[in-house]
Amino acid sequence: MSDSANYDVLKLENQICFPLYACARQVVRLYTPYLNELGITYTQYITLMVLWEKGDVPIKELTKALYLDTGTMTPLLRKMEQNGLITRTRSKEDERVVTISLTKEGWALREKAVKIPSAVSGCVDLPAEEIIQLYQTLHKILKTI
Amino acid sequence: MSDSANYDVLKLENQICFPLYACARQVVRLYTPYLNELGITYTQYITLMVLWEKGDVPIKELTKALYLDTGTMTPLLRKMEQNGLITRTRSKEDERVVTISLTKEGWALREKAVKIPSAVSGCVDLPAEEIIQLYQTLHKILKTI
DNA sequence: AATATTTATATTGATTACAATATAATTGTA
DNA sequence: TACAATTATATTGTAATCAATATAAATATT
Repeated sequence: MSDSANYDVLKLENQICFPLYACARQVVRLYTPYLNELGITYTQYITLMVLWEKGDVPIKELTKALYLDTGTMTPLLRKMEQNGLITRTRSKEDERVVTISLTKEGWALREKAVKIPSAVSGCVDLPAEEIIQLYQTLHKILKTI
Repeated sequence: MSDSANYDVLKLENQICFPLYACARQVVRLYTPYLNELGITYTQYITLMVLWEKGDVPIKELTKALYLDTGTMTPLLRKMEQNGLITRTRSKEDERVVTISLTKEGWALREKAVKIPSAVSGCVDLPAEEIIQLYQTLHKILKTI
């Protein structure tokens, strides 16, 4: 085996992490113009998704669902509170817990957001089967990590 | 169709962007302990990959290969220069171009880095076929975006 | 009950990320 | 040659990301 062959594992084209990393950023970027219209960021968008679906949610559950750190979550929620999308309520039963709830404005955004998924999916042109396979593989990885 | 059905497209579990986004972050996080030992970050790591493979590379080519903005690249390269991994040389032929080269320390890191891919891939336990399929799908998306 | 451990959230610090804009050099064109 | 358009890099501003640490409440243990 030649010396250069030893280093092939360090070629960008031989990484699986890199296309994952690059692809994720590029796909998130596709959402930006649509999210700008709603005055929200991508991270706020997925946070809203959890809230739209589940209603009042403790911060802990948000961080778990989104795989985010509290160091990311706290300022994000502060911003969303400032923008009138959510409220924070400290739980009576357990004073450590802070529950996030949607305001009227937060709920109202749902009507506009509902058009986004189809608008964006039009930009990624893949056979349905391949999308499903991708979805399943990614979730498998998320489970094992 | 019920009202709630309308909103199913906004469920986190029905997104393809979300597992992509979450998975990318989690996988990058797997590298952190290994990269910490080398005193580099993930973004520095993939930058080094390009340099290890291609030698002297203009900034423009780096941003293209890594899908990164100059606003990300500039401070990243400044940091790597401070840490003695790279040098910047303004091109004589075209004064706009700055070429990045590895220092001895930058080259030396390659010896240690070569162990990382196998160490990390052990953490993601998927059939080779599925990895290949994932790789191909991600690159397809990157091409079309 | 007193103390230790765990849990939920917040804070700090360093880096990453990108849109928008600026600057300077090169190239194209009238 | 002048001037416009393009190109390569840098800067500014805002937000995201996470590790490490802190704080306070709840739970477990002695």
